[in-house]
Amino acid sequence: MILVNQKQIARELGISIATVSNALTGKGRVSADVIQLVTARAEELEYFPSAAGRALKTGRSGILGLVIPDITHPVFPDFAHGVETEAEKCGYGILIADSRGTEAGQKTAIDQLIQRGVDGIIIIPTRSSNPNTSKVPTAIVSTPTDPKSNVAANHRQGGQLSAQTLFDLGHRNFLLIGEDPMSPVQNERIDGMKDILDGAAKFEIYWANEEFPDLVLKAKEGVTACLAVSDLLALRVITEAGRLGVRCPDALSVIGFDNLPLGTAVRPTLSTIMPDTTELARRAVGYLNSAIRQDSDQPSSSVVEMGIILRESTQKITQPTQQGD
Amino acid sequence: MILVNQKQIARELGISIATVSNALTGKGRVSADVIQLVTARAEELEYFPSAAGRALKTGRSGILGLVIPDITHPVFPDFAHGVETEAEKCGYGILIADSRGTEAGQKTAIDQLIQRGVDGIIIIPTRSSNPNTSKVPTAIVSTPTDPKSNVAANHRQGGQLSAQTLFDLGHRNFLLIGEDPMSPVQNERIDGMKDILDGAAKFEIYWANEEFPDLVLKAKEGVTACLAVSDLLALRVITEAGRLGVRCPDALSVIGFDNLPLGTAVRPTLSTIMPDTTELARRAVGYLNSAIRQDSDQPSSSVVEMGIILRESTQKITQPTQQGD
DNA sequence: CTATGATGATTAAACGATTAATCAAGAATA
DNA sequence: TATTCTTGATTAATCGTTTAATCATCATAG
Repeated sequence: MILVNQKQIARELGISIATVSNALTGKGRVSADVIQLVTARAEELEYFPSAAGRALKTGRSGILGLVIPDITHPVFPDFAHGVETEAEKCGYGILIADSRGTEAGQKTAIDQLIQRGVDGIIIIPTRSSNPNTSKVPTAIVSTPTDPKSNVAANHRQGGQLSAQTLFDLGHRNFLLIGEDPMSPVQNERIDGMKDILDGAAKFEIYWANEEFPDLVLKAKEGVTACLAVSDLLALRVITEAGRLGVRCPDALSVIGFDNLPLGTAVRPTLSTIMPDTTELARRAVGYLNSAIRQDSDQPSSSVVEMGIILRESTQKITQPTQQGD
Repeated sequence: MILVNQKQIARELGISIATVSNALTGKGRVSADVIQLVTARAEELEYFPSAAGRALKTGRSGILGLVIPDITHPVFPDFAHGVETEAEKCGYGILIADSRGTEAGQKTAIDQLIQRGVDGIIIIPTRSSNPNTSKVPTAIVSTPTDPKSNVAANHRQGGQLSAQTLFDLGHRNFLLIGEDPMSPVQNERIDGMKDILDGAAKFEIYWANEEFPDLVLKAKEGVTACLAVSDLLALRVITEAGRLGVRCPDALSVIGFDNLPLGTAVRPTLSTIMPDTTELARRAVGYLNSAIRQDSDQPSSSVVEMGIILRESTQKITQPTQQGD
C-alpha cells in the first residue's frame, strides 16, 4: 500500500523528477546510462505511473466506455470480450455500462462514463434511440441501415447466407421465424432471406411473439427447412420439433444466428450465422481510437460481413416428399 | 469538448476556487447564498468534477475492478450485471478484465487494473489459483470450500435442493451428470446431490467429458430423473433424449444449474437451480467497500444459498415403470 | 474601548506526472 | 581565443481538485 512515485526514484538516485519522467517515457534528452539506471530502479521498486497524475496532465485517462443494452443477453458478452482485447492492444481499459435497454438508462450510462473521464465511448444503442454524445468521441455500433451507425454487422447479407446455404442443400420449402416484428436487426435478417427465396422457393414467415407455427402441420405441408433469426429461436424450433416427433435434421433442417454457446450443447448441434465479432470489435475500437486522436482520414461507417458455421442441424435434403403419417 | 472547471465558475462568480469546491462538496464554511449561487451556476454550465483531479488529490478513483475467467461464458454476465448495479449504488464504476481462464492472464489482468488506479478488485479466481493482491483491497468470489473465498454461492446446498426436489416428486432412480471431474464447483454440486440420494435412492454418476450415458438404455434400466450440473448439460440431455425418443419430461425429468437464458427457449422449458446473483454481488461489493474504507467489523467470508426455478422439465413421476419398447 | 469569538471567504500547498524553458559544460567551428 | 552547437540535465509551471492554514469582518463579552 506504500506509494512508489517518480519523486522517490529521483530522490534515491539523486536526480531530478523530470529526468525520471523523461527516462521512463523516452521523451526529452537523457543519457543512455541514466535511462538504464532509472528503468532498473523502477523495475526493482515495482513502480507504476499514477493513472490519476498522468490523466490530469495529459487530459487522457486511457479508458474507453462501452454501453450495451443488456450484458445478460448472450449476444453482447462476445462483443464485449472482443472490445476488451482490442482495447488492450491500443493501451485502453474498458468501463462497461448497462443501459438496461431503455433510453433513460442509456443517457445516464453515458453521463456516468463521461463523468468518470473516459476518452471515448462505444455504444450499441437501444432500439432506435439517438444517443447525444457531443462531449466525447463516440463509435456507434448498430445496423447498416441505421444512419448513425459507424460500425455494423451485415445482417441482411447474413440472412442471404442463411437462405442460400439451405437452398443449395436442396431445400425449396422454408419457414422463416422471427421473434419481434419491431426489431430492425431481425427484419434485416428476414429481408436477406427473402432476397434469396423470393420467386425461387416457397416460404412463410412467422413471428414467435405473435404465433408459433405448428411444426407437424408444416412438415405435412412439405416444409423441410427452418431459418430462425437467432439461436435461441432455433433452439425452440429444434426442441419443439423433438417433442412433436418431427425428426431433426432428417425431416427438418434448422439454422440460427449468433453462435451462442448453446449451439454446441444442443443435439443436433446447431448451424449458425454470425459476424466476426473480433473484426467488429477491432473496427469499433479502431474508429474510436482515431476519432480520439483526431485522425481525419477514417471511414465514417463500415460494415462487416457475416460468416457461417455448419454443424449437424443443417442437412442435404433426403427426398423432397411429404412426411409425418 | 470545452472544459468547465471550478476555476471557471469561480471566475464568473468573482469568488475563489476553494469556495467553489467547498460549496459543491458541502465541506468547509460557506454561506447559504453562495452555495445556492455556485450550485446553480454549476448546474447551468453542466459542470462535472474532473475524475482525474479528484483522484489525484484524494487517492481514490471511484472505480472497482472485476476479474472474471471468461466473459463469454454465460454464467458470468449475470454476476457482472449485479456487480455493476450494486457498485453504482455505492458510487463506483466497474472496470471488467478477462483473465482468459489462465493464471498468467489473471495476473496481468490484476496488474492492469491496479495500474489504472482501481480502489479495489473483485476476483472470480481461475481454477484453484492464488491471486496475489497485497497491493489493493480484494474480494474473492469462489466456492465455500475455498479457504481464500470471501463470498460464495452454496453449490453443495444447491445440489441438495436439486436432488431433494426431484426426490419429493417421487423419483427414485437418478442419473447425475457432470462435465469436468476436476471442477470444484461441479464436484460440490454433485456432492450435494449425493447427500440426499445416498441410501435413499438409486443413482449413477457420469462425466460428459469422458462418457455420455446411453439414455435409451438408462431409461430401460428405470432411470426417471437426470440431475445436471449446468443448464448447458441439461440442454444436451433434453435434446439427446428428444432425438432418441425418450420423452421429456414424461419419461425423464431434467434439471440444470445457472438459469441461463436458454432455459426459457428450450421445450420443455428447463427447471434450474441458481444463486441469487444480486445478493451475491451485493455482498461482494459490500465486503470490498468496507475493506476499502477499512471498516474492521466485516465478516471475512459469507455464503449465499441457492434457489430453484421450477419449469416444465421436472414432473411428478407418472409410473415408476420401465418404458422404451 | 479592547479582547475574544464566530463566521465566511481567501491563500497556498499539496497530489503525481508531463513538458516547455532554461542552463551548464564540453565539443566543434571560426 | 572567442563563438556557436550539442548534449544532458534541471527548474518551474501546469493539469483540476481538495484542504489546512490564514485572514478579514463584524458581533459579543469583558
